[in-house]
Amino acid sequence: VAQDARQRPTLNDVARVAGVHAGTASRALNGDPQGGVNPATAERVRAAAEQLGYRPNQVARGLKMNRSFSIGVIVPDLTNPIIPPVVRGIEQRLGPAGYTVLLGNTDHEPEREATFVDAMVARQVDGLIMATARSVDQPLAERSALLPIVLVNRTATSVDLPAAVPDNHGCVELAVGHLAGLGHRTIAHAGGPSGTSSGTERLEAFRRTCAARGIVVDDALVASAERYTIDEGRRVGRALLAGEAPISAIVAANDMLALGCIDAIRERGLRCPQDVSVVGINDMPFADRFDPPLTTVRIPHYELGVTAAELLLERFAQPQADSRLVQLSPELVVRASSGPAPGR
Amino acid sequence: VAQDARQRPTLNDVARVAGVHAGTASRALNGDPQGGVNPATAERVRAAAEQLGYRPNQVARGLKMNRSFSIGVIVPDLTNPIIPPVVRGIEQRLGPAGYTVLLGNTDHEPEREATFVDAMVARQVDGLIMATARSVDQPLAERSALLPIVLVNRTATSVDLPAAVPDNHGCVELAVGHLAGLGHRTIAHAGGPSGTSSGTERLEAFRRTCAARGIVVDDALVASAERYTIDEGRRVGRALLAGEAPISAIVAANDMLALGCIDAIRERGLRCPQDVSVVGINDMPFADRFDPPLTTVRIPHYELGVTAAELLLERFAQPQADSRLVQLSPELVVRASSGPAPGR
DNA sequence: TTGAAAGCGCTAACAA
DNA sequence: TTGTTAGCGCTTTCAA
Repeated sequence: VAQDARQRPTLNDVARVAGVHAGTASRALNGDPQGGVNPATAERVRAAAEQLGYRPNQVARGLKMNRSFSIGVIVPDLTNPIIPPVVRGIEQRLGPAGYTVLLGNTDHEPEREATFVDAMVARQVDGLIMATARSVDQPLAERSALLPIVLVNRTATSVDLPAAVPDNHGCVELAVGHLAGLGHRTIAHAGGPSGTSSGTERLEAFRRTCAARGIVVDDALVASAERYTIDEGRRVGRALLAGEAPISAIVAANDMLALGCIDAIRERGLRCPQDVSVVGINDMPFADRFDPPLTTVRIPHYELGVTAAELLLERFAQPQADSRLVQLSPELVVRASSGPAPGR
Repeated sequence: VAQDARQRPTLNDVARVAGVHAGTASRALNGDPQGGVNPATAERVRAAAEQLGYRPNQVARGLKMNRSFSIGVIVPDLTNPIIPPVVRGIEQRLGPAGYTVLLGNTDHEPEREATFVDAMVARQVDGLIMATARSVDQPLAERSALLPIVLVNRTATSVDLPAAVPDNHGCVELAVGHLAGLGHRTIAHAGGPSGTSSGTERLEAFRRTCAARGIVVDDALVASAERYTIDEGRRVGRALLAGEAPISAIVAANDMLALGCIDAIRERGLRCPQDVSVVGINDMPFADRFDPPLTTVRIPHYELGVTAAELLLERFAQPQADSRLVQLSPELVVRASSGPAPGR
């Protein structure tokens, strides 16, 4: 693989033009915390740098300082619309702090994930933010010995890492509360993958919340998807609707599953929300333009990203501090996929 | 900013364990093209590397080889749903070739763009793929003197760079052809930003295509948005609908604008598609779930990314070759936002 | 076939 | 205050 050999000015070039030594130039440009640099000299160096269009080689810098000023972000699926806001939040917080973000997309494949982590570690990223955690994630434990890792959106129970996640219990409470307020008494749950913290926590929250409100949840009213896709939502929705007891509402573990449930409802010749209400979780982009506009629980994805970035920065500052778990509050967004229980 | 000081094994460690010199270890691990390495020695080195869990430090490697094995991708807006597929395509093609992608999100701000390019150049990226080109893009010309740059999705006229773009003329032809076939004779165009190649090319294609079919396009039938947003689509849609001549169809320069146009149509108490048909361009994710499901022209975004990556690889191999412009073919996707012209 | 040595561009002691 | 020197981890001549 040949390469353009365009030469960019080095610190040495700057030093030569300014008539000083490279070490001095380095100090002048970086504002050495120790001894000072003669203001006149510093000015001369800055002028030379300016004139040559000097940009420090961060690679060399990183090699020397054992830092790369970049951090890796690993996501399960960039085309999942809730992910970009997270990435943006991370970037927005880390950019001003001097870091560039490297992005890796795993397509949900643990193997690709491993490849990316390797590639990033090889590039000496200063830290990793991962949105791909599985509940039991052994490799994660080993990796966290290699470099600081922060989790976002999901957590892992197998290892204690800082994490920024939604308040899953709060999400479900909001959804169930909304439906209960509308008179629904037979509420089903289209659960998320059992291997994810969101899946298991939301399911557990569903049971607890219903119990607290005196709503019975028998086993036929709960089914879990294997992935957060519309197709899986449709499959789970069909299963729920096929049960003995007629259900009047479904709380889906996320918006994609909710969309699939709506498909399943229509397949049976029922209407949403007149016959069956559906509430999702996420408030994904365009949720307001679907047919029907989706009632859902908004999760602040951008803030999730910002918070994860902050947790990583905290880690850098205090590597030994305890892992913090930050739970962000959700918000109910009522649209048209939910309505009064039939017969009310 | 303190830092964990976890030590990872170096090539020297591997060499020591294998009982050879670092240079030899390097040759063994990389399969030196020149002289060979004793197979037994090579095996010993590989075993040592394996045992220590050695991962080459790409930073040091890059410093020496003057390459970083990473390429930068700069996008205008990650939350625009057509962008992730492009990024994924790039990544999918470049990953196996040994490159990691660094992602930068500019939020459409030229200033942030400049910051990112600087950051990436400083990190010695081997090349840049930019989805942010403006038609007249002076900074781009200067930057392309610094490192190989490939454009994706949009082109710039002010500088001759390899680019992977949709066939904009084909897109419009498909849209207009579809509407003409449905009997529409008064077709308006909700154009894209005049500063983008997609905006100007699609507008020009609209005029040409209509002319070729004997459809008159007076000035009241064309209006341009300033950004590709739903809001701008609504604004432009209102302007179009407020004209003297009643229009029966709108070709929008992209799906977001199409969505805004549909809003504008409804605001006036009209129905889509019964009163006014709308055709978008892109076939963005979830276009099939909008209300009404959107008729649109599909652009292969993933392939756009793959192609851009390939163009960059070509550049690496032959830095002096002429800039290639690759235009990818669109495809009409008929859904429910278009129908027969009223009165037919 | 392997070892020795130089050096990529930078920073950080240490001297002067 | 500035110059000198060493070295981050790696590849790559050049000798042996």
